[in-house]
Amino acid sequence: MKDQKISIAVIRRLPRYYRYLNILIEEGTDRISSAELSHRMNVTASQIRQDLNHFGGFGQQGYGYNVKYLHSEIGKVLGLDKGHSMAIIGIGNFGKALARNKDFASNDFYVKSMFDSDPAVIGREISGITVQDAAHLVTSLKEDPVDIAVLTVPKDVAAALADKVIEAGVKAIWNFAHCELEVPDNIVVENVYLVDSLMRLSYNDSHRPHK
Amino acid sequence: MKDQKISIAVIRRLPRYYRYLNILIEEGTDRISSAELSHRMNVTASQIRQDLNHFGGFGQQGYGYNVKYLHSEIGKVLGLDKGHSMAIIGIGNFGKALARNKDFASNDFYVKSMFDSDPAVIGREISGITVQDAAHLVTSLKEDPVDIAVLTVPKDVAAALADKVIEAGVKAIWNFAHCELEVPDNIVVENVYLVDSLMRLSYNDSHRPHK
DNA sequence: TAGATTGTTAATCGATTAACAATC
DNA sequence: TAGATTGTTAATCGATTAACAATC
Repeated sequence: MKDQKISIAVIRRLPRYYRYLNILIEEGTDRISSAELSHRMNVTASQIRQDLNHFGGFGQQGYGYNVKYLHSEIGKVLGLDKGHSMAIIGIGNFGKALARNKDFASNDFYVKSMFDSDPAVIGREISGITVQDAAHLVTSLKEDPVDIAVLTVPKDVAAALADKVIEAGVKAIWNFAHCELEVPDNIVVENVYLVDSLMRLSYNDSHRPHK
Repeated sequence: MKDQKISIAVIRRLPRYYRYLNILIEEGTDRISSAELSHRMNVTASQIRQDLNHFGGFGQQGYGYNVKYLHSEIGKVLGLDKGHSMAIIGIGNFGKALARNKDFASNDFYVKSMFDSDPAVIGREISGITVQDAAHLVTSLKEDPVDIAVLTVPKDVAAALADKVIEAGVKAIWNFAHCELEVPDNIVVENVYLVDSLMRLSYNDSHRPHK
């Protein structure tokens, strides 16, 4: 696929549009103007039209946007029109929670395999999937590849495991370890830094108005 | 506390500075210049100096920054110099994972109470804390207040529970439900939308260079 | 003191908003 | 057709970067 140069700010807003359009579908709304949507989402109508036009003219003058069509088009832009298989690396509290989560499946992200290095965990079955020995990570992922590796491991082993999944051919990493991974150009990483999130909450809490 | 008008972009970068300074402390580095740090963090030295000067002159001309001092000052800015008590609302997979997580405690965020509405869960003990009946949420939190309410509940009940914790006097909400909460001006909310994160990963994966 | 590096002002760049012509 | 609303260009605003005087 081509056209890079779309700013990160635009991309960050896409899932939010997608979410609001989903709500509109559930409400049974067929069409919406950028003005109405902007009112609902608390952004400017200009921003909505600018954002959407990075990806194509999804609206119609005098009419607005067809909700279902726009939802589906944004879904395609986000790559949600095809399923994504995931391997969870590290079956601790978070790994388990992600494995059991139902929200991801509804967007066609499904867990295909799970790995851990703890003998007490290897062989256990979670959500119908048997946890494999992380020692066989590379060979196993080469045999049975996944789209996404989910790293839910302590930060001191995250870099080494990232290298291994890349060796096995994984191109996308969802990193929950509290460290930054160095990866080749053609590998994408999305970090979930919960501690950072908590710190922002702490900041906003201590700088809350009239405190 | 005063001085608002500090941009959200700056605040988002603070935890990252904090993290890097922590690494430098572990490495035993005493001082660092904005140029060195910028090189390490892959940002401009200008940005670092601008960001830090929003909060005070933490450096010294000709010398740079004292790593420990800067770390501690950013900690204060983030409000990490005081402990934060948390109540976890919703003891599902995620609630449990957060309750058992050790990373938060190391930054002085500790779980004080837990609530659920499922009779099978109420009364159970997790990490030494007994899960209380969510029916008593408001009275219990009024008696034994917390700084932060962690919402790990399905999205259809999140809004109602947010109202309840606000009624009980909670001022800060860490929201894991996949919906946007409407709260009064003086309440702060930090959202963790894992599905959005996964969608960004999906976007970047499908628009990966030379795919 | 001379050298280094900050704090801060000025210049640039990019993102957001406003305006309006195109068009359904 | 007339009215509405988009797609898109132009104007504004804010954030990032560069430059440099202040100073340790």
